[in-house]
Amino acid sequence: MATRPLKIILTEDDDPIRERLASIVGAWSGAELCASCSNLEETFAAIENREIDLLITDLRLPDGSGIEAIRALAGKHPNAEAMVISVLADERSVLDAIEAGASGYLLKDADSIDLIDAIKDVMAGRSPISSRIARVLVRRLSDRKAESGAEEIDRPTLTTRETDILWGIAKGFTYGELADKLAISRQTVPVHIRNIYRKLQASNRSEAVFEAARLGLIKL
Amino acid sequence: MATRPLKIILTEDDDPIRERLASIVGAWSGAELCASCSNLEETFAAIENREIDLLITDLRLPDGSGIEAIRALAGKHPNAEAMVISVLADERSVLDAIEAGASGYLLKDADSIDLIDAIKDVMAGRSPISSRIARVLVRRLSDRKAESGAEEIDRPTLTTRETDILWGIAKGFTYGELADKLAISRQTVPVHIRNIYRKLQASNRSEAVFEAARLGLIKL
DNA sequence: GACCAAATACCATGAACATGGTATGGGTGG
DNA sequence: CCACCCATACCATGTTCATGGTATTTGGTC
Repeated sequence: MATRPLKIILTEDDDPIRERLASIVGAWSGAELCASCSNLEETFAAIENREIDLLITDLRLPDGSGIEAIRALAGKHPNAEAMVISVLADERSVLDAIEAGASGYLLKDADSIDLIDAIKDVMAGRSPISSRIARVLVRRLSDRKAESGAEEIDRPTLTTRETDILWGIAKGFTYGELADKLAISRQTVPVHIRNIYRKLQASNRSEAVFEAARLGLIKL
Repeated sequence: MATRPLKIILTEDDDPIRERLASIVGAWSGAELCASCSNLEETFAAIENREIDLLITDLRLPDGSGIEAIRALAGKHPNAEAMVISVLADERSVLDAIEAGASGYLLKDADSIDLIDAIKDVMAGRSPISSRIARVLVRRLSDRKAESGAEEIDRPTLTTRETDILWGIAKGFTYGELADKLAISRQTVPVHIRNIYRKLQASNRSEAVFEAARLGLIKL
């Protein structure tokens, strides 16, 4: 990291704030401010033209969202990092920014942002995130787990043979083909299938496949 | 929050560290240190007996994981908060802690943890999280989005009638039942089914259901 | 602990019967 | 032209019933 200055793009539509951030970055010897943009258009141009290590961007811009800038950056410079500095703290903005590829997210109201520390963090593979923003991520992840854990469906247990057969009928094999593949008699196949029906409370092949898919017994 | 002191449980097996943290909390007028525990057993007892606002816990304890303490807290005091202070930064530990209900997660190696700030943060509904830990959450969320957005499959178009029929065979209806439900002739049903087979490149009911489920044409 | 019988679960088979799949026709309306 | 509808008929396939073999587990006795 200390080998060469970090090439940084800064995007922020509010002039005083942008100049303040720019002066902080400019005063640091570890960084080189490639572009200081006040809207999306300038940012796109900066992304197209230069080698970039880091994009620091606001979200609400006069001609669109900073998230689009992050997406453009990810497309053009996959190894570059992106960090958001915004007043927005709603779930939609935060999650969309993360999805687009942002690794850091600082709230503007944070008292005296330590920008250089944040830049060092994000370039070292960490994620500087304001505690209010982090709560959005935490809630999202704990909710996810909660809901996926809430589906307490007691799925019936199928024997290995039954699983083989089930996979076969999902693939559309006939009794004969199935018997061939499993090296058993053509007459044995239906017996397993019958047991499958009982366990899945189905009464024919298609219903069994449907239930199996619903219960996650076969991978689609 | 300023009305009454926060009732806090502190769990940390390393004596010097625990005493240092305890002294920090003790020196703050806004908190009351209800219990200072060095293992899981003591923590469980403290959770059972008292009113609690916040649990601050290490993860690696001599008799188990602090995550179990968090789960116990969530069961007994649903409105209480939990915060982790640990050296562990692996994905498993972090996500399990979040899932269990932790709202904050500080790395022990953080230079001079500002514990009081972190406590204020977590009790104000924010999530104080070290940047290295935050990266785990960010990666998790962006990966999720990436994989769910990657499914770009061009699924065939079914007519309304065909969709009806498809749903019917997934439910295991026979030709006759299907004809009855849709008020059409029993002989017409196979025609639609045949068209479905063509579009889905299937050759029988079960394979059609399987393909339809895989393509997301029927909701499980 | 060693032994054996009963119970259980899984796998297998053949024959009789019901259903599904396919190939023919053709007809209506947008 | 396409989506939808109806009809007849043949044959392959799926479904059910009745039955037996094998391995593992259970529980009791010596």
